[in-house]
Amino acid sequence: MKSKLIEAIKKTLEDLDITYTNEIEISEPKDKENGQFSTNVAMKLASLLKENPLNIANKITDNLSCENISKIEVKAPGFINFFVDEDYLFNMINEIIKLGNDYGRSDIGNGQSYNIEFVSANPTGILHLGNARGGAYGDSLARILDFAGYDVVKEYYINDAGSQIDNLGLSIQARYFGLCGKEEIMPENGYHGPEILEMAKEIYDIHKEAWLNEPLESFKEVGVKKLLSRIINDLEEYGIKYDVFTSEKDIYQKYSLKDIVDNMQKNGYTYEQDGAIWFKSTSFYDSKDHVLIRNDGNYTYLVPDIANHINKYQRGFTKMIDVLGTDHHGYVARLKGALKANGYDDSKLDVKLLQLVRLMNGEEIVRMSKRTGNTITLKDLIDEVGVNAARYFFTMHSLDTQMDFDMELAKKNSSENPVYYVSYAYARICTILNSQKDVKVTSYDNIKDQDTIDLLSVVHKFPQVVASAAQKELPHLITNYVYELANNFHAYYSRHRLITEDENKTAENMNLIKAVKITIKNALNLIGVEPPEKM
RNA sequence: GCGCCCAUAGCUCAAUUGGAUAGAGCGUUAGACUACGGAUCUAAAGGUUAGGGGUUCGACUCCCUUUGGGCGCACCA
Repeated sequence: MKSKLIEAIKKTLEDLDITYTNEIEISEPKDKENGQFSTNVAMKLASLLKENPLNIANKITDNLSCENISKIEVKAPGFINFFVDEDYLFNMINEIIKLGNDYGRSDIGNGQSYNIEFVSANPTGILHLGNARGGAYGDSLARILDFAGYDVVKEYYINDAGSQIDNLGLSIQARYFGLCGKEEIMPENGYHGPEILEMAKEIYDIHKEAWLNEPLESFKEVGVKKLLSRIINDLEEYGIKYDVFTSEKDIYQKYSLKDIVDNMQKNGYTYEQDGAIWFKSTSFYDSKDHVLIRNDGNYTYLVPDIANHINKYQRGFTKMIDVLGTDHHGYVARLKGALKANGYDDSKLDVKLLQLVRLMNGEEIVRMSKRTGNTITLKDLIDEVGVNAARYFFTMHSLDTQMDFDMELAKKNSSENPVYYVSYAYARICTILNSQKDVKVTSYDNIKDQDTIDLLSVVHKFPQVVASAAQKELPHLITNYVYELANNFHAYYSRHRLITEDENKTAENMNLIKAVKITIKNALNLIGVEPPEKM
């Protein structure tokens, strides 16, 4: 619908000999008084043509025609508003029922491909609330992009090498020594979470004291393997499945990290100082240079991650997204600069920074630290509030709000949580539909009133909402939308009796709410929420 | 000290390449069921968009500045 409008406007502008090179914007007015679609093109043209926007709008409108639009209106200061034809709206009902799970799907992606790397938590602990937020964002975005016709690869980068993993191994080993009655020497930056002790116990149960002389490598291996499988399990329970897992350890084997550093050197972006090789990242966006190869000969985290990203470039994605916590924002300039230094177009990589989640218990701020093991994990969250509420809640807000997650409130499972409001609408529809026979309807003459048109307008804009959520990379637009739809349905329900004496009218109503049901379900699916048929 | 991010109703948040009267929920107040699920609905009150300046047809949105918060500033990842 939207693209047809744009085509029609373009054609009209051509007919009028008006050149307008910018993209024509079609928006959906907040106020239904202003129609279902609107464009500001006349106002944009006003400054170019030095003419009154209202005159331009009128000129365009007089020459504009578009199918399935019943009324085109010009409103001050120069908006052109479009009202969708009623018959078209009612015909949508059958169309939506026919499409079912595919209603809202589009091909605006047009072959473009996305790589989305998200969560990517180190296997040194269990997923926490920040990961829960990043996970909800990344996965929902992937679902939305896929629905909008993009090719999407969901990727997890496993940091299974480096000194943090050494710390992990040492921490488990220390706990194990403790269990054997030996002295327990925790490394300075050791991990103190309960899962570390659990793993040490498992090792002790199997091997007893036989691992006292076991090399550190074995402890590392057990730790990474166990924690990674826990992470993957938790994510699956949370509704997230990855397409690709990339291991840092593998990268060390598969790629020549030396070649990367050499290449950067060749391009003039490195220097040696204090026995280390430095990256001149200040040549790009950074305020400080960074070490690539330490004076002990080991690579820093950055180098294998450059390889990781170069690999993505070579796989040919149109766009790459990394979802990181805001505490890593200092890293962005370094990574982007390094990619540029290797000759890659860093604008293809977009790093989404999510503001950290502040955990509240009522009025009280709960301090968390992975190191001391004082955390609320993703698993805890799922167990307490359920996957639906957790995912809905995180996807409600845009990434750049420093959101509070109030555990006390989340535990309430009350109507204060909007996911119940939406679920209730869905369950209500299911119950009503189950009580009635399935009847095919070809015309909707008995329910053609303004209320129904308003409800249908909301249903009708779903594909537009998906498209705009995809293009803007903003999953919360879907969440806001599904709430609006549920709200419209509840209001409609309270004003209209759906099961009536009149069989035809009842059948029409049933098809109407079936379309609403499909829309709610498809929308919720995009954010990983499965609405219940009964509550 | 330097850098990035944030500040919208009492509270939690929308408003996203600058658009129409800044919107929802919770809370507060007043109402609505002998019928399909009241986990609902209908209203009301609640705002100098942190303060100040600027840019223009138009600013919550962009620029400058002040204040207040968060996070970074490792040869950790």
